Amino acid sequence: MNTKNKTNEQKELSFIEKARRTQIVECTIETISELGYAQASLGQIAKRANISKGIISYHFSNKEELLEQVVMEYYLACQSFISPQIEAESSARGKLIKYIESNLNFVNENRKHVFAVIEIVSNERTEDGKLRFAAEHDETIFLPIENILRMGMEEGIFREFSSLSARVMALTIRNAIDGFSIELMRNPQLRVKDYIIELMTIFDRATQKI
Amino acid sequence: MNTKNKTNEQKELSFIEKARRTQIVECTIETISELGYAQASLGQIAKRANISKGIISYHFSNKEELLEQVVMEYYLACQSFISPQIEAESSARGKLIKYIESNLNFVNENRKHVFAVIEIVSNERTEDGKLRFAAEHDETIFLPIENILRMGMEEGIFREFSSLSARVMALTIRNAIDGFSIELMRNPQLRVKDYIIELMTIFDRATQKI
Amino acid sequence: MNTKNKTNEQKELSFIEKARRTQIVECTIETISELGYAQASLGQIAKRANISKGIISYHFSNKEELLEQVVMEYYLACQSFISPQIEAESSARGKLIKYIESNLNFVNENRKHVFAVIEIVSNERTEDGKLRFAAEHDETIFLPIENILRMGMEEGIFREFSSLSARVMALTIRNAIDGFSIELMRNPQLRVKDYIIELMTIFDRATQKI
Amino acid sequence: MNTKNKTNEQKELSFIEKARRTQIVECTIETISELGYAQASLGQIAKRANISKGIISYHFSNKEELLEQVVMEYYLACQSFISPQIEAESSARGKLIKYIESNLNFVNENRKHVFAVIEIVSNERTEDGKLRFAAEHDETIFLPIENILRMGMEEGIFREFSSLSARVMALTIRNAIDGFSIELMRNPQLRVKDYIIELMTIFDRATQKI
DNA sequence: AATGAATGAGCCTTCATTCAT
DNA sequence: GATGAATGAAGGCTCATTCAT
Repeated sequence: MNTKNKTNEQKELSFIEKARRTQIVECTIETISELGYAQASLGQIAKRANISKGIISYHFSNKEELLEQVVMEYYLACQSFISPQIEAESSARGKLIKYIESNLNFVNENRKHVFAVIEIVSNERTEDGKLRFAAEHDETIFLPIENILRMGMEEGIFREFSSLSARVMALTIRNAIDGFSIELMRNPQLRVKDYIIELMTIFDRATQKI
Repeated sequence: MNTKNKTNEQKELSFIEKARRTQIVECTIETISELGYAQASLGQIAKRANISKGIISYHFSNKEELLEQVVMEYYLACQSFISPQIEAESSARGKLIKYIESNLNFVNENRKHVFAVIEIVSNERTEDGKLRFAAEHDETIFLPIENILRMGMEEGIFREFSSLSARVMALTIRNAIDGFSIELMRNPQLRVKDYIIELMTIFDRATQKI
Repeated sequence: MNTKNKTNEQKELSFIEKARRTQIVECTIETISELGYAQASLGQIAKRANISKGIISYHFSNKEELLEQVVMEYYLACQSFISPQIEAESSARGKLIKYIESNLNFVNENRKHVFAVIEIVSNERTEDGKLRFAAEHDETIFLPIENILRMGMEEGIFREFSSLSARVMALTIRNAIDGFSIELMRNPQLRVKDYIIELMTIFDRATQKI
Repeated sequence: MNTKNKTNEQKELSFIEKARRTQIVECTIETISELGYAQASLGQIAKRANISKGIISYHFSNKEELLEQVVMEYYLACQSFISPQIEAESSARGKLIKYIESNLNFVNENRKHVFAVIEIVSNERTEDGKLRFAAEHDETIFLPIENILRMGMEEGIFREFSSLSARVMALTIRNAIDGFSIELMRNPQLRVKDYIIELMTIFDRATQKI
């Protein structure tokens, strides 16, 4: 198949195809979240899906493409979950708190997927040894937070942030969120709600004027 | 050799032995920090050390043991760098700030080693797929921070922390520190000093009463 | 379908069937001549024909059978192109020259097909590793040339040929013709006419008395 | 090992290494000559050598490098066998005859190796689909023959050759030689001596003035 | 008549590990 | 102490073939 030409897929055929791709993507998430990036071979994934190895290659031209799909689906799902909630807030402070809360809620409701994406993003490399997903990360991920910080400064409710300290704050928030995901895998019976409240508190305090 | 039975080794042998192990450990750090956990094969490490692959197996019974050594040396070095600085502080607030500052300074001065340890700790797994170094983490790593928080509460200068929220704070601080290391690898010309000050500020604010 | 039992097929089906087979055979020729024997997978052939892989298996019970078809069609086309021209010549010398000329003209006008056949004949093997088409070669291919040589000897215009030296001459002529095809693929803007004249000259001289 | 730095190999170590490489090269020749290029997988070669597949990769960085070695050794052996014999001849006619004779003798004495090289040269392709060894071929192979033809023209004993007809003659001679190799594989009990004499006769006649 | 989906074997390669020297 | 040689398993991928629809 090698779904390179994704335009104009027929409905019925596309259905089975889509179902398989979905299944494979889900098993990939399952496998990575359970065994980690390094152990998640196509063989392992196929075994978990009860299909032959070859069929994965049939639906995805590459292991690379498969992992990319896992990451992309995460981005889309995450954004469509989070964006409306942030936009619904009018104040910068509200937006920041909501950013943290909605992200953590998303993580909580998509534990395995988020964890798998972290594994992929921090391990998958190009042929020349560089992290494949590192580049896109920076601006896509940090800018939204920095924008909120800037907005809060203009509103006069956040303390002063230089461009560096805004970046540090953005990084620290992201690290807290990703770290939550990792902790959640290690310790699934975590009291999520309280955890979320605590993180909201931390960063609310960290950004307030005086 | 298989350095499991380390008792009663002759002095001379021990010296060469030590030198080799040190060399191998250093090249492992170099390799992992440059290529990442997954690409750091014994072959790559040996090539970097200009030695044969076999010699690594001679000095370390396992790849596992080698990586363990990398992690252990980090813990020892880190603790002996940090502990005195914290103990020199008398107040909880001073200790917390110093904890962050000294950790970040250690990271800055041992970038590759710290990064390699993060790679190892977050990737190395046992045969059954569980993270090998996850277990030790908890008490060794988080307790010191939690102790400082408790102390600050008793002093009446930190806000109230439940045992959960202390753990969340400890986690968030560790995530910030480890995240600093990762950012430092991605972006080596980072303005370290300002970054450190900013992180100190964040967590100082996050812990203050009111 | 499995066109092993070709007897008593309905007319209409046979028509579509024929068209498909022709199309597939042509795309096979195209593919092999462009990518070579080893790279000419059914997938590649199907892609070039804009059909599914399965349909090839539907019309040909085997890849083997498909390649056989390519070879067979070549033999038929070649013979029906060449035979009349040779038979039109009365003298042995005329026949020999015509054999070479008409063969080379056929090659020139059917470059890809001839090249594909050479690729197949020299690569396609049975399970036990023997060249599949080697056997048929001998008598079908060499005999006609040897017959002309014998005729020329009887006429007294060719030099003496033992049965071995007739075979060598036949082989050499075939090698020259097949080599022409290969050269033509490597170097499509070859000055064909002059090349043909030159080869005719070579073998005319090589067979003359004194 | 990956023998990229072939300079300054120690004697003793180099010995085993050399022996293995030689053994592997020989088994490769054996395998290709018996099963053909397409069937000659590393697995087949290893089986024939009674060694593990991995060891071939240990001594050769690539299958590509292994095949290149087979080809290179042929070129060196062939040239050192043939060149002196041709240089020993003073006349162009003598050189041409000797060229053919010595080449055929070399083929006869190195049947499998020569056949394997033909298989490799006509099948091994680069990633972009072009024959890997085609380029070097032309000038390295044809020029020597063309030089002899030119020399014979200047001596006044060969007939006139345009640059095209010289190339055609060179091609035809090479095709005759390579074809001899193929015929020899198909038919090992060929009467070699007579075959050689016959080919010498053919091309002697084909080049003579009138 | 045709298709896409699926399989299973085989391919080249990498790797941790073992071992004789 | 150290090395190069060797193994065997596993990895990602390709392919001819089969089959339900």
